[in-house]
Amino acid sequence: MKLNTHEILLTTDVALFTIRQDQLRVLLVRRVLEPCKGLWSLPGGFVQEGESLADCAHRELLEETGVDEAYLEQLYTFGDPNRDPHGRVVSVAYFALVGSESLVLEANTDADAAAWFPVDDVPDLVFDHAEILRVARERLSAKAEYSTIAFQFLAEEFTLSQAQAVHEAVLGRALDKRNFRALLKSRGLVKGTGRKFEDGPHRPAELFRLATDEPVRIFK
Amino acid sequence: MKLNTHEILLTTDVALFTIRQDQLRVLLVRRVLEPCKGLWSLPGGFVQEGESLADCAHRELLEETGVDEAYLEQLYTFGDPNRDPHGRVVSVAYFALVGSESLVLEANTDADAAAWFPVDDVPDLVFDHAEILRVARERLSAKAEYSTIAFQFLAEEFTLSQAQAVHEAVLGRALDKRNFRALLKSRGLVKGTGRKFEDGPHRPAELFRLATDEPVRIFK
DNA sequence: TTGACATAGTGTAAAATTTACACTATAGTA
DNA sequence: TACTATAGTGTAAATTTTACACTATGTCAA
Repeated sequence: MKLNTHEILLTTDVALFTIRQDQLRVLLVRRVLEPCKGLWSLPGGFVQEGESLADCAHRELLEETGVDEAYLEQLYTFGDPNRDPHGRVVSVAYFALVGSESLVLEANTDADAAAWFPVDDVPDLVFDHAEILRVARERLSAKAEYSTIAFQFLAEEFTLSQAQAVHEAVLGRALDKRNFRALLKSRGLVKGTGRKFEDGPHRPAELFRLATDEPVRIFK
Repeated sequence: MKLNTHEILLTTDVALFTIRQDQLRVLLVRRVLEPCKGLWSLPGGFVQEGESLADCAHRELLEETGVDEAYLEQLYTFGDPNRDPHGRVVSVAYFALVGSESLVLEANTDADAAAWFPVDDVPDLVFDHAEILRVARERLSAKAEYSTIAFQFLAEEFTLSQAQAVHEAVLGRALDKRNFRALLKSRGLVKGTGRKFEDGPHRPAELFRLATDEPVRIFK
């Protein structure tokens, strides 16, 4: 943990999102390292020798949150000389998306060491992490308008109502059910499996999956 | 110029674009430093202590090409451990846009040290600079579809035909004159000055300018 | 068994946007 | 004054987007 003031240190920080209770949430961790120990921050850490940036982001996610499989995308690099008052640290920020089912989370971490916060109700964050989170939200909701990125929050098979709920949470606005479905159909984004999803005392919904293998498909 | 293999070095590289002869062109420089000396590359160099990333990109542009005022936007950070065979160098890439009038260029640099290449006809580049250039082109033409970014290639006052030519060069396809103008008008992107631009034996064109001060306005 | 409940699933008309397309206007110059 | 070169202008068709409400099908309880 060298903090030699004569070199530039490189970290990755990750805004990991999920949907819980139809809310877009971000995972925050309490810092265990001394600078600002105990404060909430995005998970992240120093890039190692021989490690790619994405590998680093992935590793930090696994180590700090127990999340292994997640959609990961580079966001922006934050390099203001004063962003970290303890030294010159440049952060390559990523954002990541996981479904609400892959939530081992509490297993790999201390009880109080990590938690999902609704993106609109987040505690004070260290350094410029609030800004990183802001940019990440912006990018995520922008991409949800013209790509299949938000389907990363869903399991491989999902109902159209689940898909709509996820998009509403990401976009922060209600969508019209028929228009939403018409768009998926006209763009050929999903295909029905014959199977049904039964939950509760009502008509079961058909299960769908993405029409292609690409994790994120751009349309429009 | 330390190449200590035990630390990660940070550089910025810049894809600087302009329009010349109705072609989108990128500025390349011959490397003067030893790794790959003499090969063509994007202008760039090491981030200094106390220098922000954008400042570094701007400084490198000025030092290596003489270009002072340019629209500058962060593109992506390239950090593959093997991207530079001489050491661990992470590059925060930027792209930049200048108008064809601000071309002091040859003044500040050696004759043969820098040149504008049509983006479709570029020599072999060092490291992953070809990839950086590819991503930069992609981002630029994507943004030209839904923002006023391409107006950065024009002087403060411009004719609508000039604006159209610049967009055609960036997008790589012909545009319809009436539709192009109707769009500018319906979005309220430009406003006419009363002035005329006379060039050659034909009807003079009215000069326009962007309707707002923001360098790049997102619409759609 | 049947009715109440909860969610799934479906179509159409109006409005807005995008596209395709061709002629007149105005300057310089021979 | 007529030829040339570019500037400038409108409309109809096609497409896309939006707004909107009822029927279908399952569970459960009376």
